[in-house]
Amino acid sequence: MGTIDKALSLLDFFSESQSEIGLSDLARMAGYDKATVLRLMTALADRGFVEQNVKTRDFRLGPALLRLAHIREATLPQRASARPILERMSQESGETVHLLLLGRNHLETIDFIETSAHAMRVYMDAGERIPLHASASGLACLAHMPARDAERALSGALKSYTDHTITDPAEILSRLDDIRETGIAEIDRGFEDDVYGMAAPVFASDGRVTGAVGIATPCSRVTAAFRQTAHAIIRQAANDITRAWGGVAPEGQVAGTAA
Amino acid sequence: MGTIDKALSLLDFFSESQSEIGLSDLARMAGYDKATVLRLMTALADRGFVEQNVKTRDFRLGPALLRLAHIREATLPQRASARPILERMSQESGETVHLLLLGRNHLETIDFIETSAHAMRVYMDAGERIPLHASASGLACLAHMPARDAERALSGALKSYTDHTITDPAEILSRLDDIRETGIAEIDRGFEDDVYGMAAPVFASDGRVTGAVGIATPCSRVTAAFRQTAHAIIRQAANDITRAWGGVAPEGQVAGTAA
DNA sequence: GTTGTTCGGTTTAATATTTGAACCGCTGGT
DNA sequence: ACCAGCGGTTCAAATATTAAACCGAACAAC
Repeated sequence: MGTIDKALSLLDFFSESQSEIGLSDLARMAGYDKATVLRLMTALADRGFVEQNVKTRDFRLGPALLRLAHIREATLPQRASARPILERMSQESGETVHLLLLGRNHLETIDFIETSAHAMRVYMDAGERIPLHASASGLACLAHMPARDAERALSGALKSYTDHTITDPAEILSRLDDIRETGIAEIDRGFEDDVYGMAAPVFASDGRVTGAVGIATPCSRVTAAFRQTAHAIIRQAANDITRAWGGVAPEGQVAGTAA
Repeated sequence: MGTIDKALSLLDFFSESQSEIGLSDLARMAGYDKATVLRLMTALADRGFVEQNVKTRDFRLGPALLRLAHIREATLPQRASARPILERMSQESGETVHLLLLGRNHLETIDFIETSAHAMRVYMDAGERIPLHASASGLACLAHMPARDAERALSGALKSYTDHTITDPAEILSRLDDIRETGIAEIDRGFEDDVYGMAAPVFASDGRVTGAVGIATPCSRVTAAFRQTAHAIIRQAANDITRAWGGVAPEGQVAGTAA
């Protein structure tokens, strides 16, 4: 594993629930020697990617991330342009909604809105990169990427997050046809217990899948009627976000027409 | 120069005016071999820090930055809590206002508001890290950090950005007493031609300077009356932001009392 | 007050990673 | 048709990184 990969992997340990981490803790979490972690974090700090609390010596994410994220959003306002659509989804569905972008082999949550309609709700912690095989958004992306890319993404050991996570590539691949046809991916407790996920793909201007938008709800609130309503909301949002981003759904695969 | 530093330095070439950069261009800009740059960018892409346009093969900043910036802001909402204060500054001053955080030896712009009162205005491109010696915000920080830290920050060759950039450390250090006394740093064309900058420091909870807030205006609009008005606006804003962030100005150094 | 544990941080011989010149096929401009 | 420059690959040589052992400090338990 390269040095850059090691260093950047350290940033993934930070989350909303764990915003400050000490040297020894981080070394344990990462599985590297303290000396190694200190050198990697010092390099990140020199460039503003992390900063160190002067008093407690704990590390936290740094201001360079704000600056670069600002540049990214200023030049490609995906989050801003999708936000009204997420707000509409949130109001219409009454559940937590989220928007993710597709990375090399994972998804990055770039925005989400927690429902305010229920006290018991699905909370998104953006700290984790989302796996493709264990999330509705991931399956939505797998279903609409070239078959070879999907197979490659499912090679290697797939992590089990709950007792319900499907980790057999053949089983996952067999579900992708149905997802393509309906335009909606659904996962029951694949990534987190008691959470039911539904998502649809968002496409780029060249017709490739670039992300997904979805709804996450406690299993107890999932009824047939709710699923039907949610499908329509998600499809509409996916189409609207694709259009807002200047994207185009690939031919023969317009999300939602099979409904 | 370490590998991590090399890789992260590549991200600094991206700006709002240059959001997509090809491999050869980036290699020239960075002064590294193309093979080196490709390897570094591939490592960054694998972690979502950059992504590569499928068609043009150009690189741009990636979604991981959005995710991590979101975590940072969710756990330490500096940008969000300062935004109303910046909006007030913008309205009261009629000029471009900006907010920066102090890194190891530079400043990161985390928010700014361009004036809408004038067609001819100072535009901030957040792409660059701001030097301490050549900016009003930088001088404001230098003036309020421990003297030893300031001297260390001014060691080494200081870059000249315009014909007016002061690069003699002794001259810069001699101006810091006055800045401490008035609470306001001012620079005339130190970083960019025709731009006059004024700024005041923002403090953290331990009394250390953590950033700065300022106004940037075309030199042609700088009058004695405007400067006086601007000083009051900046002082108020610096105090308000310090308070909003749970900070406290150090004893004997409350920004603005000397006015 | 004493003892033990764990913290952040340093050192450096051993080990691993990175580098970049030369090369390739492709593309666009002339 | 030709040429320049693109993105990308290769691998011997060069450079950087690693982590075990160690340190002083701080805190908790007794």
